[in-house]
Amino acid sequence: MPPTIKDVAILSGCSIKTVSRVINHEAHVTEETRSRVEAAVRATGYIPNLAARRLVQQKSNALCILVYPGFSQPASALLTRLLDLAYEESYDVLLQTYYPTFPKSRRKLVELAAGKRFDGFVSTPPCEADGFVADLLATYKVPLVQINPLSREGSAPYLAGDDELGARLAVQHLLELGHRRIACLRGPRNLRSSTDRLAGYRAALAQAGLPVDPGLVQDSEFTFDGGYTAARLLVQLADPPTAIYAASDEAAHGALFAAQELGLSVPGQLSICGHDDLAYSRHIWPGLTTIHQPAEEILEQAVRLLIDLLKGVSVSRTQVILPPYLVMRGSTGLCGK
Amino acid sequence: MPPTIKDVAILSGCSIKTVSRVINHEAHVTEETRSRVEAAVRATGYIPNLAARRLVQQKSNALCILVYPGFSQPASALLTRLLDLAYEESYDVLLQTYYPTFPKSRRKLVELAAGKRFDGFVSTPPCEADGFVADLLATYKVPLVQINPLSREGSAPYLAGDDELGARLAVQHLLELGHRRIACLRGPRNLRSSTDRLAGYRAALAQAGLPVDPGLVQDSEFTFDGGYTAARLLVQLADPPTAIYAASDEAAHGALFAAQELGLSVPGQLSICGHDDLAYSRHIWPGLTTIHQPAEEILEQAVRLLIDLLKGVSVSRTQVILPPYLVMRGSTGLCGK
DNA sequence: ACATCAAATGACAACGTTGTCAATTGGTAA
DNA sequence: TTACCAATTGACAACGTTGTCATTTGATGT
Repeated sequence: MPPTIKDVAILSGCSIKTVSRVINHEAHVTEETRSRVEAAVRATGYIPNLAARRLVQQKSNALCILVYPGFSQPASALLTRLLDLAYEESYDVLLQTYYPTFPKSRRKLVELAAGKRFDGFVSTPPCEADGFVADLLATYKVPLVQINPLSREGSAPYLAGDDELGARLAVQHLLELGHRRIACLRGPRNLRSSTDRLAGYRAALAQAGLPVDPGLVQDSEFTFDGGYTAARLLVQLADPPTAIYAASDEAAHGALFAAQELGLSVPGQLSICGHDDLAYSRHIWPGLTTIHQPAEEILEQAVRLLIDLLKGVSVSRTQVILPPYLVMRGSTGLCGK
Repeated sequence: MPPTIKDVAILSGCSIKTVSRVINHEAHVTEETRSRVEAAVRATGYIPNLAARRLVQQKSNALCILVYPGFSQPASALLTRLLDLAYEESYDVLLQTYYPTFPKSRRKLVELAAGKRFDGFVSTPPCEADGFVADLLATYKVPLVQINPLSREGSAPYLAGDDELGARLAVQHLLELGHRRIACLRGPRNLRSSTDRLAGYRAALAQAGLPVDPGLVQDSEFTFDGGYTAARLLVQLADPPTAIYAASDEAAHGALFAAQELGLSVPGQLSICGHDDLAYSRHIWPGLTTIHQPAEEILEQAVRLLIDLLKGVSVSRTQVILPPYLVMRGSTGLCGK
């Protein structure tokens, strides 16, 4: 049996309440008592029981992160950073899968919330906090910070990248290299980031006085296979594009694979620019030119914001949009034609 | 205030103990009482408080996963699967960073164990359960299942891939393609999987009656940069290898990048074979021939094993080694010379 | 009608902590 | 010396649940 606060109290010759005060660094304890208790804590090897503490305090010192079945590799890489931040602030991290259409999954989430199992909540893409989750958190008064939320309506705190600006930077880069026929691999129509990026593509062309050729805008998923399929269609057009802006790095990788498979030299015959700057985009050949989303910074600020909210610190801004920037690598070059 | 078991008891007109029995599906409750209680549960929207339950039961229904600072992208991809499995069995997953040399980090772990915050433990690479952790878990009688542990001594349960066999398959494949000068990018010397893979490389050569040229065995980390640097050295030798077996996919990616940067055609002038079969190894061009480690199967069996141990189910085998297999893609081909 | 027994139910303690508030202590000012 | 006050300390309840054990209930056998 592990030692309890009572054992420490007996050994140090004072009440359990005094021991509690020492442990929690409260005031009103003489230096002499404090050191006696601390000695007893060391002697017994006492560690507070978190379940008991949680029961009486009605909070858990844990953050919950929603994870969808389609939890992507890029998103999971962010976890490391998030864990470190939570660790620094002494919060635990509870990872929870969520299947929106599955009653058992919803019930589980309700159980966790009702059981005060976490006291802060982060949703990361593609793990959107839907209406059900938002309501649940509101009911139990659990603060929520969203990362790249689908909707920016309302006053819910969020952090996001500037998708429209990022796309504009990408297309401007291609324009500066002399490209005029620039295709776009757009993402799913129901994603906000996807439509914003498409808007940026259009804005950059408009700014350069170029029309948008609908035949050069291809629907595709934010996946390798989506980019692969769409790129094969594009390069086999009668008047193919000389450059492709893919609205996600994963799709860009697919496009790059397709081009190489067909024997097209990149960037000699076709330039490809992505968006996201995944960790391994610099590892493929030729290195992928892309738009760096400040993912780590977003995440860091998100966790800090959440913790401030939990601590009741007043925060000036709860809705933050961070700027992306262009990373030039080998996959884009001067227009050959 | 959320409803408690007491509210349900009052509404249903019976004692809290009877409500408890209904909730936990215990025997000794008449059908009539049961349905009356269930109605009251629905009416109040009652959800058991997990902290209270945990306090009295002295267990948490959570699994803890150790995460090192160097938590790699490949490892994090496994999390999805692990979460799903835990979810199916109604276990929570607690992610915990661990900095072995950092006293605060150790203390935190002790706190979690002492606070009964988890009742099962999984270590995944590169998150080795070191002596400190193993002792801690033994003290608190928390079952531990290791994945690809550094040491296979003792009776601690583990699941692992057969590294030596995998490396042999890779090198045999290269031999069959006619290669005779086959280099090896070995991994860190302190990793078991690394030395096992080197042994497999040697065994395959020996079996073919070929000597091991020490100049062709390069030290490198299990990283992109490690593979990149080592490969550049190898191809600039007076008598360069015609094929490279990299003991990790990440290193293989680095080697592939180096080759393409130097204008060597792969597999025309140089064949490259990796080991691990990371998710994106099929996304780089040309697709990376590699050894598939049955990572998902290992993880699945590991979690099942742990849950069986927790439930007290008797398990036949607690130390399992699963076989890898070769995946042929575009990065290996017939020897040109 | 009575004794016996199993099933159903409930009263109460326990889990380990913190919050509330009263009691004690020691020192200072009148 | 006395009164007062602040600092220190501790007794006890509370958090919401489950385990233990005694009690009640109802049926069965004599």
